[in-house]
Amino acid sequence: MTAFTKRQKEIINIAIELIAKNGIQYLTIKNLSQKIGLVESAIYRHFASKQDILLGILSIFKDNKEDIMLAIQTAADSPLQQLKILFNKRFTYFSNNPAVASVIFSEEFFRNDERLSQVVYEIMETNQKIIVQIVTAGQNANEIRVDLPAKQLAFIMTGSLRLIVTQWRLSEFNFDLKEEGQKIWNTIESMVKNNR
Amino acid sequence: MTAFTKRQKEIINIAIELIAKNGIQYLTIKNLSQKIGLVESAIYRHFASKQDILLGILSIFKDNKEDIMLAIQTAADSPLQQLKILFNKRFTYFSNNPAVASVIFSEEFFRNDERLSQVVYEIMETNQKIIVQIVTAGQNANEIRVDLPAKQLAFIMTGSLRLIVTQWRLSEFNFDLKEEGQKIWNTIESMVKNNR
DNA sequence: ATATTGTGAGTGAACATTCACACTCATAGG
DNA sequence: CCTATGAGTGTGAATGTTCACTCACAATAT
Repeated sequence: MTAFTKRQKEIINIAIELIAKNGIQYLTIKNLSQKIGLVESAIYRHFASKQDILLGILSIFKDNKEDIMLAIQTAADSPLQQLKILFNKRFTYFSNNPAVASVIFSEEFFRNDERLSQVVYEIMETNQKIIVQIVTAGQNANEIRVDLPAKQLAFIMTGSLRLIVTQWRLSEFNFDLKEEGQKIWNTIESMVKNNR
Repeated sequence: MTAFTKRQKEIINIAIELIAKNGIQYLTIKNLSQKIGLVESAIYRHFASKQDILLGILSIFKDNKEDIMLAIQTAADSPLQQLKILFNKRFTYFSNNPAVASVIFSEEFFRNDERLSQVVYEIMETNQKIIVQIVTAGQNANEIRVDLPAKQLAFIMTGSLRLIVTQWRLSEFNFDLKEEGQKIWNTIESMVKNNR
């Protein structure tokens, strides 16, 4: 959406690195400026506030999400295939950008910040809607069990996705997220698949 | 485990209240002492550090968890019944103690605190083990599908539980956790149940 | 009279943010 | 071609706030 200058992108990327390595609490203007090789106040030449930096991180995630959606829609596979791709791409993205996961899942941290928590909430919401939509399509195509509400199936999928990412973060990224995520998806798939 | 004095219990309870109302970031010694009607330094007559207060909250949760486990084992129902009771009791507990959920799910917040994150991790771990155990029993009793690994089924259950609690917290507790949790459980149950 | 609990003032650290000042450069006017 | 202007960017010092925690002293209770 918003166009970022070169420096702004640099700041966002280093912020992402810092969060990935040490958690969101470690993202301070001081640490950020030191890592970039500037003085603290210089950061404010590029962002009005720390909040805006975090919003910048989230906007990058939003862009990626839209890319994923496009990729899925053009790959006109079956709904179950689409979901598989969706989860897969998400895991890949988090693998390459662990900090984004840290930011996305830091709702508690943003609780006192109206703006940030709203954006995070929106991302969660949109995400959920997309999955519900695909699940519903799968039910209509008789590919997914119809005796269970799409909303709840989507919910269970999202919950599992989130938990595996959380555990991966807490383990300091010491297992292959894509691999483990794939396994979880396979299990979910065989639970929701319509056996004729 | 540890025996708390009257005042210590009072402090823990008020800390829980504060967290429930405004999130874990709102738990400061100042807010805590004001709400109790003491002066900040007085808190340190009862706890050596803020960390110890948080550990106190977690220890209370541990006690409750043990109670739940006992209740389940004595209620010698079928594994699926046991899981239903387990989830139900947990939802009830969180409904009555919203702050505990906030603390339990604040892994990111504790990331820079070795001790706290370890305790939270242990709780998560133990929890997972218990569910795996019951699921395995259910598979042995031919009540739960055997074509899916118990570990992953347990994982999906935990993920769903966590997500519903998280959403409930983020919505400022504006839906009935027990009711919605029950629905989720029913969906999970019909997915994992062995149809003959 | 002694241990327990409470008080008030204070300390030092971390933090986001501000501000006056300085440097760099691209470009418009002479 | 030179130079004046001004926008963009960087600097160093400072500000004000919040926070956990300490300590000498006082009240209270057993």
